[in-house]
Amino acid sequence: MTDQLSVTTSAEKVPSDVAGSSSGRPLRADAKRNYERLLAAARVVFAEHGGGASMEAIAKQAGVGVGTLYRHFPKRIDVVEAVYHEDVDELVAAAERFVAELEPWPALVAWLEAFVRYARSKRTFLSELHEAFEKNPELRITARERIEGALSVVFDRARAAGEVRSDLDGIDLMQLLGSMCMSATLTSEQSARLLLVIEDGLRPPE
Amino acid sequence: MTDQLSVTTSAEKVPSDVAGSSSGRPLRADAKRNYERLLAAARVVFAEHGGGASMEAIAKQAGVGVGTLYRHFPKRIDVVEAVYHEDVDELVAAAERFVAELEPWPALVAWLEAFVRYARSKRTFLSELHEAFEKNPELRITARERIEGALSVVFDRARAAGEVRSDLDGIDLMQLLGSMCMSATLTSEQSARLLLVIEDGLRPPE
Amino acid sequence: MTDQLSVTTSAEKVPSDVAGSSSGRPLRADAKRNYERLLAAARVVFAEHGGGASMEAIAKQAGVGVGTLYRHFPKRIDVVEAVYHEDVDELVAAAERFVAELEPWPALVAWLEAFVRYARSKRTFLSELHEAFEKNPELRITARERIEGALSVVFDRARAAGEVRSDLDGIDLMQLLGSMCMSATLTSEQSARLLLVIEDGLRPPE
Amino acid sequence: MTDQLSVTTSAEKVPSDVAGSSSGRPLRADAKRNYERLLAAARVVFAEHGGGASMEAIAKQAGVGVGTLYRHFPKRIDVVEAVYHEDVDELVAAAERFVAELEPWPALVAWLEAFVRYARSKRTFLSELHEAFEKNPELRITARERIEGALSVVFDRARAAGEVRSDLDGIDLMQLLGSMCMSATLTSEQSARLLLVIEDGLRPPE
DNA sequence: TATGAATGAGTGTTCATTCAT
DNA sequence: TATGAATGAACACTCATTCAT
Repeated sequence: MTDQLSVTTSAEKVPSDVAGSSSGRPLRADAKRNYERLLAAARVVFAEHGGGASMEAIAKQAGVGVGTLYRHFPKRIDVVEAVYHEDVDELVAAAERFVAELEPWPALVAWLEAFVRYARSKRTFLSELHEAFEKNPELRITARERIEGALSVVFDRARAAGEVRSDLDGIDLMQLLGSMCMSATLTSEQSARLLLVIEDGLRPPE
Repeated sequence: MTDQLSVTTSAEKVPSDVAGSSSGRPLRADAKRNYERLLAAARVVFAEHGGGASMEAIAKQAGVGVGTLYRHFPKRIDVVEAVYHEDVDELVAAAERFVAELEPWPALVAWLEAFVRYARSKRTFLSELHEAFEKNPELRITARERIEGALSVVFDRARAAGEVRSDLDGIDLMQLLGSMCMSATLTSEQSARLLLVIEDGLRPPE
Repeated sequence: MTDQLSVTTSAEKVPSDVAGSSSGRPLRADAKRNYERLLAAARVVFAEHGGGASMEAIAKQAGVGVGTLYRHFPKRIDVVEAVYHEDVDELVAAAERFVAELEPWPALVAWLEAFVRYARSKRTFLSELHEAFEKNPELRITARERIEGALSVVFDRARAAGEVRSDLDGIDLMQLLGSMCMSATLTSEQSARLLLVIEDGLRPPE
Repeated sequence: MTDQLSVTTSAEKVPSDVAGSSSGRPLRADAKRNYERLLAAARVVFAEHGGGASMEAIAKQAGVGVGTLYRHFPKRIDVVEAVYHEDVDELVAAAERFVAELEPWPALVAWLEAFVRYARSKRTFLSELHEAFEKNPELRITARERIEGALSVVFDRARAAGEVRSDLDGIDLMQLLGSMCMSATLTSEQSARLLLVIEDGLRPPE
């Protein structure tokens, strides 16, 4: 079931040049570093000031000029899209990792926690994401497919191992969790508590 | 059961009878009319252009100058807060109304539908609301209490009448519904369909 | 021939409210003042820094904030268009004035001088005007018609009075003059001198 | 008559043989090729996007990095100046060529056509050229002298051959033509037609 | 030496907020 | 008191120019 994992990490989205070590051009070492630094900065700034944060703020947080930000992300929306894309990547990669390293049930629990983090991050720039989805509807679809793929890996594995009640659909679970996190009134502690409840509810009747 | 309703309508929120010089309150009528017109306009504009809509747009939609808008709402955030407050009012008033006019189960169904409308409206200006909550944490708490109060009226009544399975908590239900509506990917039709499913699920086992 | 003048001054283009003296609203006294001040400022700034001058510079020259500039001219191109429009107005008004006040030949001479001023001003923001023409082709056509109308008034009058050689077309003359002024290498003195030559050439063979 | 040509081609403008270390000039070839490629690119880009085109666009069109562009032209204005200079060169060279290869009248006609091309190109970056003239007034003067030199070669030759009316000054003709092309309202077809008319007008009275 | 990534001042434009009318 | 004109800080985005590689 693990080998079902065809999911890819978005590492390739980064203007690659990954290989270069000794031979030709070490060229874009800093460019790549900046790309990643910018994404991290965007995440920080979005978390702090909401999805409406200014490009200037993101650039400053990354310690670069706006121009650099714009070189990597020609339009504001491209930043949103990239952050979201990376979030999804991380979620997918987490599934791979947990399946490889953990037993079925702990892997599922760990991934659900990762999913809650993802969903809460999404809430931060909900309206911006909305806009991105409108301009690029494929994004929404691809993201959903990838996440559902990741989910099915950890969820089906746990169910096959008899760790999850058999009358439960993974997608429904995710829908529930995801929307739960969207609530504007939900604090971080609350979501942790709710997650525990849900996890309990997943176990098969003894 | 109706008398359990301690909830108040936000009418009092209108800058109340301060000025009234000598006679009755002929000026007051204008002011109140404007206040309501402005809120209605804000609602329309928010729905149309998102929570980031401009004050100018709201004033124009209301058919008044910005100055008038600012007389009633000194800061932009006050508009958001007032719209939200009124949404909550409406939800509370709806509970009163449905309880007075309908049988327990239909009343609950009608109210859940109202709640979905409320939640979907909230999604429109989620980030603005977030800001409002930060500036005025009481708002969040009060709103939650009032809504939970309204819910308990219709929900407990239905449960007492044996129309709802007894192993269900109203708050949980609301949390579920509310967050469901936040989903960035949820269309209006989808939410209607989901609501039907949920309603079915509420019935006590035959 | 004078009564042929159906030409209008663009005064009406200004958000009028001209009449208001005592009765209703003196309201836009300052608004109108600003509109005119802004146009004058734009003319000054364009002359000084070329047609590419910044909106900020224009606003500062007018002694107002950018916002005010944008209230009157929502887009940069609107400034260009308005300046040009006013230039044309002035040219047309000059024709009326000279015909009313001067003898046929002096009127023609005076108008040709005005025309040279107009053409030289046009040179300042040639490419901006190009853009304006592309977005609003009517502008070019209307302007040409109005100018040709003005020309025909002064020119035909002079010709009818026997002050101009009869084998000459007014339009050709204007085309010549106009394009002459476009030359990037033409100084103000040169154009004055050339104008004299041309004026001589206009006289009928003795 | 050809030997009257003291005009020089701007080839010398290329950063001349300074570096040359020991052998011939194999490095030089590259540099010169780049220089010319850049100018050609600038011409293309200016024609396409107007005189305000970006350095980046020019470099890309030339197939080099901006750095290389800046090696040859330290400032943006240097590109404008160089393009203009080369235009003038071409005009001068054309005079030489036509005089060497064609009969007096066809040579004049051919050169006038070249001149119209030159003038129309100039219109593209009029304001940039203005700036260049201000920073380097000599440019304007030199250019005029060189062009007038070229003109006199073809024009005087044609007049001496009795192919052109003797009461006509070459400079005036050029001024007329040149400014004609500046008109913002003049299309390419119009200018071609007008040129034909002018050519007819040049012939001596039969 | 060629490249193109980084820079940051500058541009057009918007909009919450203030204030003269 | 209602109006909407004025304000200016802020924003997204561009581009000439510099500089590390």
